[in-house]
Amino acid sequence: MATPLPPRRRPTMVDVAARAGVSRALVSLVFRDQPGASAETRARVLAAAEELDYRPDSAARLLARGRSRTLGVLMTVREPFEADLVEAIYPEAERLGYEVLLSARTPGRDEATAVEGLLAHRCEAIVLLGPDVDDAFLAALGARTVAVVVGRAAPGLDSVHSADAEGVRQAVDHLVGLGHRAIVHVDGGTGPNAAARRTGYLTALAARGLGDRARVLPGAYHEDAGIAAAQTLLAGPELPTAVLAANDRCALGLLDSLRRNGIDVPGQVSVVGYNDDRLARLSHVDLTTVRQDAGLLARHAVRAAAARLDDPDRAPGETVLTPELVVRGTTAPPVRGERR
Amino acid sequence: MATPLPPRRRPTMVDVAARAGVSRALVSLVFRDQPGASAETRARVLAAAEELDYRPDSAARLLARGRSRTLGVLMTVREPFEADLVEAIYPEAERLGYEVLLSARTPGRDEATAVEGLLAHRCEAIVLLGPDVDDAFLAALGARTVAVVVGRAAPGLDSVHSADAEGVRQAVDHLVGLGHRAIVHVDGGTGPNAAARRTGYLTALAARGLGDRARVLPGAYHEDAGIAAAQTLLAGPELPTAVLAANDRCALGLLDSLRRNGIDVPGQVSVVGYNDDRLARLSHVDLTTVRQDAGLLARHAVRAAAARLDDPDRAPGETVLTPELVVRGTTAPPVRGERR
DNA sequence: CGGCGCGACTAGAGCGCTCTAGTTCCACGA
DNA sequence: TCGTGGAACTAGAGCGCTCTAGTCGCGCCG
Repeated sequence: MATPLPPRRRPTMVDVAARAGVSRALVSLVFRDQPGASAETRARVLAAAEELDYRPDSAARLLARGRSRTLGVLMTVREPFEADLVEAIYPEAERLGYEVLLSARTPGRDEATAVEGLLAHRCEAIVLLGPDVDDAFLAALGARTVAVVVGRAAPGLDSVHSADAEGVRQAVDHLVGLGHRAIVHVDGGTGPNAAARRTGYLTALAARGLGDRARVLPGAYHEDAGIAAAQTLLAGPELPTAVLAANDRCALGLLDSLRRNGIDVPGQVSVVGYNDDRLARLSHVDLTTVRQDAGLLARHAVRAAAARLDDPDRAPGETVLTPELVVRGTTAPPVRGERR
Repeated sequence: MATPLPPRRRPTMVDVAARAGVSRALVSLVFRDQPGASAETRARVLAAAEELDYRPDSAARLLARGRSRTLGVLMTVREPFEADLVEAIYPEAERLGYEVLLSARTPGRDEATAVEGLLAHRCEAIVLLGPDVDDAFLAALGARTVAVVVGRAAPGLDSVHSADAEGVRQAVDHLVGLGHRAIVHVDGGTGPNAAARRTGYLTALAARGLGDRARVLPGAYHEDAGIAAAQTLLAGPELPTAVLAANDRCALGLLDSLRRNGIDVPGQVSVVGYNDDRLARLSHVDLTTVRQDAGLLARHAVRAAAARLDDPDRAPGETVLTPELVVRGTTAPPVRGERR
């Protein structure tokens, strides 16, 4: 139907070889930066390639060498924290000599489809961002290829995530230190890590002798959950003086909803998020939050994948990074000595 | 160094063929859904493939057939509007029988690098999202491959974008219709389309006899520009009653900054964005904005790429879609008959 | 009963690379 | 004078597919 090849054929190694007056193999050497070509030949080959606007075809290259040296990254397009991760994956992958292929999970395209696409392109390992994938799927994937999960624990696979309970503890300690006693947690519902954060919250409160003041509001990892939680709080008899949200997006919804209803943050209510994504850092948001260092997570993930690829027998490991509270503008001491 | 092949070799067509007791070619037929295999053979092949967990290697496939049927998409990871576009590109590409490869431009990875990656993977066409690419680059790219630009005009290339002047006109008309006279425009600076929107604003005001009331504040396509603009306005002698922001992100910064300073939106100041990205639609933002239909833009872009690929001699075309004002909660009539 | 067309299937030549195993050529030392 | 070793380069066999040009058998027609 259509012309099988574009009018001006893409140049190949043969063309370059012919133009430079050498063999195909030599061109290959030059392009792989291997020893075995004299400086002037090398220059001649490069010049010829330049003139022809030649660039190696990675499909062929991939086919010919055993390894593709390609990492597949499964992501969503909406999550700011994942964007931070992606940005950090590229340089680390490059450093280790890997290419990166991105595949997005969208409402109409599930993780299985996205992963098939990556695997068909011979990705040697898959890095799964954002923990919204189910366990069975992960297990199956892990059996088929090298997979690294970022953002949550994944039994049997390599995973890189941060210590949620510790992060939450820091947040709680910060709030308690400021004088807060009525600290509500809007949780992540059934979302991944939500249980860990919830438990962390309860434990931290108990440790501060505030176990009986614990109050968990059902939530989720997105803005709407924050909004809903704000409605619940506003409808209640008395506002807490501080709220610990499931993540930054949830905190954002909460923040906006509170302010819209005339509540001063942090004057009347302090708000703490979780993740420290780009949005939280924006000057107009200026959210106090628990930082999960995206760069560090990404680097560890890429390294885990590479290490696993170099040594397939390596036992899968869980890397747990310590999160760190970042105090910004949404937390302050409570208004005044609260009643009771 | 490392084992060149993973312990359990990935199965190939030969394995499937052997197991099904047919030739390699027949397996190929079956997997390409071509006629020439009987129903039972087809079933047998599929069963064998299933048992072996075989899946075709797209590198080899790509190499063997002339065309890769792959579309490369150049994106950023941060722009919500681009996320909307990506989500819409997948289904349309699939419908037309194309695979999609994503490549991100990040602070540390310029568009040239991102595009090289895509091209090396034999993408037949590149769809460039977000117009943040320079003209010279586009021209060079257009000469090398099929390229479609989404979001702005690109002389000499296929492009799909919306009529900015028209969108701005609708916004202005809406505001004027509500009774606003003091309408400020925070522009997109030197950003793409900024000039068109600026001119559209001036023209629309003039058409309403408000030419002398025009006021353009220098801005950009991100939140910080909105914040800065808010500061400028707040520092001024009198607030305008309405602000037309360069895009939604800018509007968001503006919105937040105004509200933080105790300004009621839309009570005291109305705010209008541009794009209607996912963020604008969030219930806590509820921004009146000019919708660029991401789905439509994406579909047109993919179709343009496909059409171009089917007929390389097709002249590059500019598709201009009509944007549409979406009235939400950030616009209202001005407080009261303003002075003068 | 020979030929023909057709459905089912196969052989084998690429696609553009990589990589192993050479081959050439040229010092250089004994 | 003849190895000998190393640098520079080449031949050719794949990698896992696709696709063209078959072959084979079978029912059917004249």
